[in-house]
Amino acid sequence: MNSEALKMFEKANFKVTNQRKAIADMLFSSNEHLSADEIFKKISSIDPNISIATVYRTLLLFEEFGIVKRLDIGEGRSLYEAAGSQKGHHHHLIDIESGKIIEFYDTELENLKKKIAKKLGYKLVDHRLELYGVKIKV
Amino acid sequence: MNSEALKMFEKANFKVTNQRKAIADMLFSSNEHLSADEIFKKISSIDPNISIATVYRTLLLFEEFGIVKRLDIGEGRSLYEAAGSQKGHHHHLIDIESGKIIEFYDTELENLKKKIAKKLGYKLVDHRLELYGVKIKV
DNA sequence: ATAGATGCAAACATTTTGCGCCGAG
DNA sequence: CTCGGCGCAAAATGTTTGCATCTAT
Repeated sequence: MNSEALKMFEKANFKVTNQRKAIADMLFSSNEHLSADEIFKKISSIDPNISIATVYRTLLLFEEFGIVKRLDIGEGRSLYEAAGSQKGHHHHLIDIESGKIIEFYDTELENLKKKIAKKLGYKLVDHRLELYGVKIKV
Repeated sequence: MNSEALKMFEKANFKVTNQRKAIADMLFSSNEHLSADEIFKKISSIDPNISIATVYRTLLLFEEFGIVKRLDIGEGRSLYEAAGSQKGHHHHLIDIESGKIIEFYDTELENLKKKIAKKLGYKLVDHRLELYGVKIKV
């Protein structure tokens, strides 16, 4: 587990178990968005005794802790990514042909969202935006 | 069932069953976003024999047919709304205190989405946007 | 008459939970 | 030593499907 997350953990009196280490390592060393099941399967090949329940419990804990970010991709499925401080707020563009997820951030979009909410009489608390596209042939 | 949808149906050789009429009526007469289960429960009080399977099959059919629009609200849940021709493309702002869903459309946003996709080398095929907010006190 | 639609129950996929055992602190 | 965390299996949730029967056309 990266030292930053480890420090946070210890400070909050969480036990640093091998399972938690493995899950955190997996997320922090990967640039991909992983499903609970993918994480489970990958860790299983190292530690065949890990349970999918532990993966879910840990991901939930990590999410509440702000260590991990959950991306609800619809149809009841979620992907997870490390929410390292180096990586700020962003959105996802999903390549519907390859399934590849491209991250992006757009200031104009951020401002526009707030503006729209305000116009409707609301203060923006959260939001969800995903674009689905096909690569433009060059 | 409203006559427009009925016409489309007949033209495509779909059987206009009582179940389909009931589901279409429910959606076309409601301004709300309904879940499959809500539709099922409401129709059950009139026709206690309807099956949830029929509701799902019909909603899927209606969706493919463009009669109904599915709103994936995350965590594996979906809501449905009539996609009458009078009601164009729009997004949803969800009031996290009351659960109320406010529909909106914003030209600037539509253009911006396309622009972002293009900048990333993609042609926008679909997208999902939801805002979550709290009412501004007046 | 007949293809397509239905109800039922079982299957699904993903996630959550109850419980007794285990191991990090 | 002592809770908190674990694995396991069962449950929960929302949705889909196989199959025998029924019905709109």
